[in-house]
Parts: sequence; C-alpha cells; structure tokens
Amino acid sequence: MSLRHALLGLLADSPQTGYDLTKRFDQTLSGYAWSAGHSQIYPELKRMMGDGLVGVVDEGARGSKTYGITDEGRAELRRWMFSPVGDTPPRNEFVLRLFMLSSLDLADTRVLTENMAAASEQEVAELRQAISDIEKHTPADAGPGYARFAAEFGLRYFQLQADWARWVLSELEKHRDQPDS
Amino acid sequence: MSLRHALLGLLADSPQTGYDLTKRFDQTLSGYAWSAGHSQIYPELKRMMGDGLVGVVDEGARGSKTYGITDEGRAELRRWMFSPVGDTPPRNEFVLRLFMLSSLDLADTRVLTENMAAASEQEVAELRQAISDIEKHTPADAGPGYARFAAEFGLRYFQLQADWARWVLSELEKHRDQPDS
DNA sequence: GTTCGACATGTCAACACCAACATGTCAAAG
DNA sequence: CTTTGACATGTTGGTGTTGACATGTCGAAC
Repeated sequence: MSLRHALLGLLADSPQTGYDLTKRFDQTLSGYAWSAGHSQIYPELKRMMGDGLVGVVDEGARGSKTYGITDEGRAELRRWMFSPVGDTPPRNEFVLRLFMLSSLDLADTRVLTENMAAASEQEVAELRQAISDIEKHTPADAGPGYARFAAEFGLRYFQLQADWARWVLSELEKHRDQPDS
Repeated sequence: MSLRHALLGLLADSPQTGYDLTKRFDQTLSGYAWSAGHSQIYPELKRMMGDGLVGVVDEGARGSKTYGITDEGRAELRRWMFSPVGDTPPRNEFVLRLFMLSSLDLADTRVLTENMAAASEQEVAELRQAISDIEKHTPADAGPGYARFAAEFGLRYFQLQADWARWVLSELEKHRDQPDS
C-alpha cells in the first residue's frame, strides 16, 4: 500500500490539505514516481487518521482540513523506507513496448524507436529547464536539495531512454546491410 | 489496458497456451516490464477471443488450449505500439522512496542510499551474467536480437539506479563539513 | 450583482489486480 | 501402484485505482 506512504512522506515535509496533496502528486510525483487522484486521497487520509498516522492540525476556510503527520506516522514511514523494495511488482509501459518491438516489421521498428528517442529527448530538455529553475531559486547555503536529487533521477532516466533508443537504432542499422548469411 | 497488449505481443511471436504465457511473464517480462498471474491471464484470453483478437489454434493434452493472434489482433497491437506512451500512469516504488528521502535524518539517508546502491549493483551483476548467456546461445548470423535489446535496457536502468545512489552519497558528503552558513 | 476560476471535499460504479482456493491430467521415479 | 512434480485451467473475495458525478465557498473582475 504505497499510496499511504507517499502521503506520509509528503506530510512529513509539512502539513497540508487533501487538495494540496492532490496537486503535489500531479506536479511532483507524477511522471516517474506515483500518481493518485483526489478521489483516492481523501478517503485514504480518513483511514490514516483512524489508524493514528495523521491528524487534523487546522481547519481553514471553505471547509478545508490541514493534515499533519503524527509520531506514529513518522515511525511507520521510516519502517517502510527501510523495508525491502520489490513488494510491489514493476509496471512500466515504456519498457513493455520495447519488449514488443519484435512484433513489428523492420521499418515500423525504426520509426517507433525514432519516436521514442525524440519523445525522451523532449522530456530531457523540459527537465533540464525545471532543474535550472530549482537551482536559481535555491540559496547557495542551503542543505542537500532533495527535490534536486529526485529531479536528477528523472533527468538521468529520460536520458537513458533516449540513449537506449538511439543505440537500438544503430544496432538495427548494422543488420540492414547484412540481413542474413 | 496493457495486459491485453502484452499478451498480444507474446502471441505475435508464436502461439502459446495460457500456461506458457504465465511462465513467460514470470521469466521474461517480470523485473522491469510487466507482471501478471494466471488468474488474470486466463479470463483476459477469453475476453480477447470474444473481441476477435486471438483464437484457439490447437487443443492438446490435459485440456490445454493454444491461442494464436488473429489479423485483427495484430492490427490492434500495432495501433497500440504507435499510440502515445503515458496513457497508463507510472508507478515505481523505488523512485517513490527516493522522493521521500527528505523525511529521514542525515544518518538514515546515508544508510538507505548505500543500501539502494548495493542492491542495484547486485542486479547489474546478475543482468550482465544473463546477457552474456544470451550472447553465448545466439549464433553470430542472427538478426537483431530483441531479447538482447530489452536486457540492455534493464542493465542500463539498474546501472542508473546505482550511479544515482552513489552520486547522492557524494552530494551528502559535500554538505557534511559545512552543515550551514 | 453576477460570473468565472481556483479552492475544497466528497461519493460511486466500473475496472484492474492479486492471493488463495479449487480441480484435474500426465509422466517418471521409486 | 502410488507418489511427486510439472502441466493446465479455472473461480472468488478483497483491495487498489480511475473517471465521472456531485456539491459548495471564496475572491476578483466585469
């Protein structure tokens, strides 16, 4: 149940409303980490309150409730962080597609791989921009920048996709002149 | 609905039984692409037959049914391969955890990152072995090796995780001597 | 004063997924 | 002959996930 731990992690940073958390998922985690809509988040927050992992620390305008993490929540988060990875099976549609490349003919394979490379390079460019923004708005005396760490991972990941796709293209090229024998 | 397309892709290679497909998921795709148990696969095959994407091409011993992909199935697979990626949201627990690193204290962060690096390096070693096996059993005159492509992606991915974790450790080190000011 | 967009929370039906339960066949070894 | 392990297919209950529906507040612009 990773949704719960994702919420705990976000609340460990600072108390937030369900609305805030929904936006954070959309802007920060979505892309290469996790995603959740508000229809999943609100009920989960209630359940977590029932389990004593979070509490309502403030009620503002428009019926908003600000949730904060409890000591019990922090303990649970830490326990999860140190538990072995792999309890949730990996699902990656990009990788799945590349496993399926063999079902296409050579011409299609080239076009598709080219598309994948271009799309990944586009994402690399966007992330580079985002990282440059992060660094602009961070004072030089700040501690280790965790948002920067995560962004760096994303950058390297998209760069990997792009590099891999270009490598596949070059391998396909090698075999074009000598289709058999 | 990626399960359907994963099955189509496997069947595009050769006709297989539900049992075969279950094993293929386990051995080939599981790890960094997709996973599915037989309790998901058998009903899905039935549904796909209802939709005309696959058909039973043979019935063997022990009540086994061998499914084959139809022309309609091939068309659907091709359509999917060329549709934009990203219709299914990414879920990656490893990445989620690294987003949550900031919730730990510095000592914990170091230990955890060290763990991540070591685990990834272990997986790199295993995959290198697997790739070397693939190349040993592939005649030199074979066409482009798609299994090799996929394995290469896995290798690069785990190498990325390891490199990233080592990089984070070095960044943490930088800030140790100058915690503030 | 009303309209529009962001804020804010909720429910519900349908679908995806998984672990566990359930059943039976066939071949080989002992 | 019986046991064991691989082959082979199913169902079911519970949980996770999503998109659509539903409701209401507040501030600013027109």
